[in-house]
Amino acid sequence: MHYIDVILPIPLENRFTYSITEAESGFLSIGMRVSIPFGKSKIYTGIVASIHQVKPLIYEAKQIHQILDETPIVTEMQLQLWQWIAKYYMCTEGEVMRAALPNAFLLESETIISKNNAIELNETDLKDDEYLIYEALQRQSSLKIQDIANILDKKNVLPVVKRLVEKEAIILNEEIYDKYKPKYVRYVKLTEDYTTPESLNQLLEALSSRAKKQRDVVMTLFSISAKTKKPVKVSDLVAESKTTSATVKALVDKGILEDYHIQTDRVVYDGEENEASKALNEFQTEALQQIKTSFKTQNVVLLHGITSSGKTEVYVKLIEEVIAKGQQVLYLLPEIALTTQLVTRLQNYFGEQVAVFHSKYSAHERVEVYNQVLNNSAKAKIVLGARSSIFLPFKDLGLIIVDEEHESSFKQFDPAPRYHARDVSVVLASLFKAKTLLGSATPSIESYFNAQENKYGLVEINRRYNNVQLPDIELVDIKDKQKRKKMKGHFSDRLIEEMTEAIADGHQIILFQNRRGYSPIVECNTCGHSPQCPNCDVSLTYHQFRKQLRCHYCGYNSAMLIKCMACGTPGLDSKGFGTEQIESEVRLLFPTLKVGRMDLDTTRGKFGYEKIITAFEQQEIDVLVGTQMLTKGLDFRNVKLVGIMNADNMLNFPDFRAHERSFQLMLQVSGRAGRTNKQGKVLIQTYNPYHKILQQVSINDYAGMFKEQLEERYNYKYPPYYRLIKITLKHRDYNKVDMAADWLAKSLTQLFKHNVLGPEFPPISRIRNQYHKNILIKVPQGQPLGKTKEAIKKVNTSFAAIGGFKGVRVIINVDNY
DNA sequence: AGCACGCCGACT
DNA sequence: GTCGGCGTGCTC
Repeated sequence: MHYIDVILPIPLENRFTYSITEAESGFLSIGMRVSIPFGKSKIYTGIVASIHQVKPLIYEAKQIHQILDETPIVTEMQLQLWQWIAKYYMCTEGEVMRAALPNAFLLESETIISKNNAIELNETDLKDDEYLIYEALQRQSSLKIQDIANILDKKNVLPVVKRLVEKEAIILNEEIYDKYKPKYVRYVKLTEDYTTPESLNQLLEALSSRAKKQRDVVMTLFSISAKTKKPVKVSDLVAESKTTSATVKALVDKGILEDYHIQTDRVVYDGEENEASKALNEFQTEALQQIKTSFKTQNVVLLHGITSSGKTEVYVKLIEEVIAKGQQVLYLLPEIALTTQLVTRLQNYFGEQVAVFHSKYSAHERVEVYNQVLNNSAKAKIVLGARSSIFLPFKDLGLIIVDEEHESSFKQFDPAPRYHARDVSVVLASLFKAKTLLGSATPSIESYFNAQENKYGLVEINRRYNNVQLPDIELVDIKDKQKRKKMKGHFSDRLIEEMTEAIADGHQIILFQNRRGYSPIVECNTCGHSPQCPNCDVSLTYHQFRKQLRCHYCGYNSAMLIKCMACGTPGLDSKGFGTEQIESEVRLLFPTLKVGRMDLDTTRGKFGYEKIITAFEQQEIDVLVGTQMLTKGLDFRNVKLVGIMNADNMLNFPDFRAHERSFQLMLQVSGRAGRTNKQGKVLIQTYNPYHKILQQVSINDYAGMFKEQLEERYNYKYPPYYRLIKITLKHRDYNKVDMAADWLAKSLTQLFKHNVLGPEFPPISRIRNQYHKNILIKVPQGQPLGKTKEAIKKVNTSFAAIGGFKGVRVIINVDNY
């Protein structure tokens, strides 16, 4: 007997064993998809992880349902990576599988209900709701569960369906359908009969007397195929000959033309021929040389190049060398940076060898890129993608570039696997014996530390491209300005002066405020009451644009209040400010300027970012107000001034990384100023200009920041000296989470002593009606990570067995960067 | 995660 | 008295 172990896309620890026939065992190989029955009625897609002949001892293995692939769609390398991720990030292989495969690969069954024609049924035996369904089936051949729910207008319809099955009125089928449908394009050609010149002449003559239009179409078909020497698309033919598809159809019906379909890719690059990559300047050349030298002894190199130093050109040279060897390159970027200029830039160099992969792509588009990578196709030699592209089925990977390496968005937070794409990249590259290049203007403390410790190579570029000067950064003390009445709204006199000057010179301005909406708190003037979210433990943010109060955690919203809910007095005040308020203040201060806003609210929709970015590039917008979105890899030529409206709220954020993050954020935004010839200007408004981070930002002192932060990390036992594992417990019932967390923390403390912090309610203890409580485990350098995780798992298992804590969700987040 | 089986309140 | 709520336990 033959068996296979499959991985299923569900959060269960085990692989599942199914039996297969002799014939199937000859056909199947590791990495293929199979559909398998699971539980009483479900059919799932599983990945074959091993094939063997070991009969399971304690249960009877079920037969598989179907083989879904002819060749593996998952490589053995991927399976290894999945296993590593599951182990390292403490989740199941199934969860990794779910994240790794395009959704269209994961077929699930759907119950299809149809009438049982074999049985003559007495309709009076049926109850009202049963009859409704039975009657609907007289008219329609089949129904889905959802349809039935609609007919009966209730959500739990399974009992009714069950009764009907018992009465043999209906039959159930599990239907699986392929979600991926290849896209076909229709082409036409002349039929065989008219391939000789004589027959063709006869045809044209015949047509010119009776059907002029059709003759034109045939003539056009000639001219197009003569010009392009390629198959002719129906759509092109119709457009070119200025007819309708009806004329073409008539010709097809007559047997003169023949149509056929060719499968095409949805994602096509239709740009110009490749342009040669730019020559590097001396600093870039030097850096490139150093990287190559470093790669001889190191697998990972950190490229620390200040903003606008031209890191991309260096990457391009490296990529050229790797693809010349026929190998694949993975270029990772934060999601937002992907929607913009960089993609175009790389496509200009590498043309259709570049494939892009990110979450805004449709399921179909993702399958196509996945398959191209799997086939090591020439169309996907370079994959430009967001964090999830580490899951693509690379065949021969030569290099991974992680650009903007410090970005926290490389860490996935919510569904498991909670992986960090940068760290997984290093593992992925090592599986291929490939190299990893991390790039950033403001490297993360971890990576820079690794470079200092000689775990990574380190290469630095300290000059901006074309020798443009770094922007001049000025700190503005708004406490002092307020005292002297030099503030207009949230604008200091200095900021207004600089804005006036920049505009006078025809330059553009970016204003940065790390908070969206109009104001984060609304407060009653009389009683001090402020409206709270009913589902979360936060104040509602006022959004002026929609005249709404909104919760940024659960999406709850209500109309803006006219009077206080508690005391009924009109007159509500707002505290704090967000991008909307800045936008409207700019309008008041500079009525002639065109103001744009870029935050989550204005960039919804597929082309949200592009619209705003293009408008700003085309200089249709003078002042762009935005949140951190502005920092990611945007390159605006004409920006002279950047204003950071308030540096304090990010500095005071309760997180050990707040200072590092603020430094990175401010330097990145500053980098948007003066990217060509003229020196840019950055104004940072703060209540505390003597804050050391602000001082370091103002003189671009990365080394100083690094040294100081590292010391703090050492003193307070944080990464890179200690590893962190954060455990979050969630439940609707406050007391239940409280007790559960206490129990878990106590058990963990027995193992890890003082390295367990908490349990502690986070600053926002309730989100979407779920109470949260956190436990933080610090793992010192000498302590083996694998053992630690095993111990945590064990504790977690005993925890799950306690009846009183049923329903409490435990979320484990490894390397909570 | 689903989904079935099983035990207690609001309706015919 | 049933219908249907969701609390527990299993899935090769």
